[in-house]
Amino acid sequence: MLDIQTIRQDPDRFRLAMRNKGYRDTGVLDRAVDLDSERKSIVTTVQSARERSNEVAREVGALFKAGRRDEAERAKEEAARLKDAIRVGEDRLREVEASLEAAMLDIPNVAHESVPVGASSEDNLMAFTNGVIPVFDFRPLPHWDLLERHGLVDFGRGAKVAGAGFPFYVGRGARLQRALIQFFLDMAVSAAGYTEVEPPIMVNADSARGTGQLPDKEDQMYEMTRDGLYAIPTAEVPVTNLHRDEIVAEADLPIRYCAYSPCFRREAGSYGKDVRGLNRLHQFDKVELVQFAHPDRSYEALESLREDAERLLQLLALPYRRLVLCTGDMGFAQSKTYDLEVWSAAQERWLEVSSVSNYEAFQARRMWIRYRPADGGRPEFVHTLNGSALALPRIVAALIENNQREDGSIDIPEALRPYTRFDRIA
RNA sequence: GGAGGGAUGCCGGAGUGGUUGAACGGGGCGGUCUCGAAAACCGUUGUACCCUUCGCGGGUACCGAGGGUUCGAAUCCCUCUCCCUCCGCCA
Repeated sequence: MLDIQTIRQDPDRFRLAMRNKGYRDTGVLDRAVDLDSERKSIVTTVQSARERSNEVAREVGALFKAGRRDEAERAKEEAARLKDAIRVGEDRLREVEASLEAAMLDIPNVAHESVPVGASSEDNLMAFTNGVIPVFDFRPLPHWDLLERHGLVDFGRGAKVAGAGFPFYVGRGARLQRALIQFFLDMAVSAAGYTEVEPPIMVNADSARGTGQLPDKEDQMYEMTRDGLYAIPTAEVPVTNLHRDEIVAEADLPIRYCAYSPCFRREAGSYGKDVRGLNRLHQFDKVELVQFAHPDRSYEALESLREDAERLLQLLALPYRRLVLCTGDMGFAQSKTYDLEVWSAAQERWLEVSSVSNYEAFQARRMWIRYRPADGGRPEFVHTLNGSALALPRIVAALIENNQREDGSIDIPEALRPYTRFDRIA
């Protein structure tokens, strides 16, 4: 959510920002500005009625005490009239505020000035490439063939038990998952100093709204209607909401958490696209990094978070590239997003394994997460950031495709061996 | 699932219808004192929104959430949420 005060001062700037993000219809901006001024005029009216009403109530009390019953009764009549006026005003105010809120929730975040303006993924900025793309003197197998050959993942039984996109990881496949999770968490905690949390994997509607899943991406979440809960699509949701409705001390910033969680995504509308093997699942594992940063230092935090994620790819010796998403390809709530993509040797394409974003105050304003300035001034909104470090399935896909040998065996990267306790899968 | 007890400011904790944004204590901040510190003493200490000649200022709301009673509610009534205790069930 953006600040209506700021929008009112310069609507054109926000109109342009919306268009850059690919929204043709910017009418919601004008609606918000109109509703805001209507809201203010109603508030003014209602408040002065209440002020008078408070006066009258005191008068009535005094008159009764003084035994002047007739005058008191007359004053009560005025009180009744005021009460009606207040009620009418409040009803109207409630409607206007609800409409304003709805409008504000529909306005996307503004992209940072360093973000390239563009219409689609074609216009993303390729910022950095690292590592060497492996060359084979045999035809490398796609990961789904390798997984099957070694019995690492059972897609068929997963489909029977839950549905397509809910695999069983088996034996060394399961062990590899656990090793990666442990490795990622250890790096975040020991090397980078994040505080580890294990979050709820279901959240209520307030939390889903706080990070921007609602109302924008409702179709992508599994919903437990009976209990009003949503299965989390990422640990970002519960972990960012951890400080919802709180005021933290400035000295505590940046606050940094890492969390492992399974993630659940309906992937509605993406059937038939990239669905083979581990490319796209309904349930997958991920370690997420979340930061709450001082507004003046959130872009430093973004770079450090990005580096924390990239370091893992380097340690796993996976060739990867870094993109700066253009305005048209980035999400509704983000100000700036880096995507990290690893090379998949058999599929011969780049797979997104991490998305690192600064949301500035967009989420914080929805969640009322503020900090108290050290000088004791009024509370200000923090900036929130998050990034995957990392999403497992595509890491596993790239890892086994890139590290396969002609005999079908798979080498485990050095850094991971202390966790897997095996060097290769043969 | 059943029975009972709670929810007040940064914290503890008063307050059962009329200037109570809220006693008292603690903490924090500022000051006096001190070479410095402690102690003591004095002062101060929430958030949001509206109006403003933007300067100080004025106002409204908020005592878990929402509704109701009343001229007037932290205080009475209803609903909900959360927490605690006991019983049941259970990983």
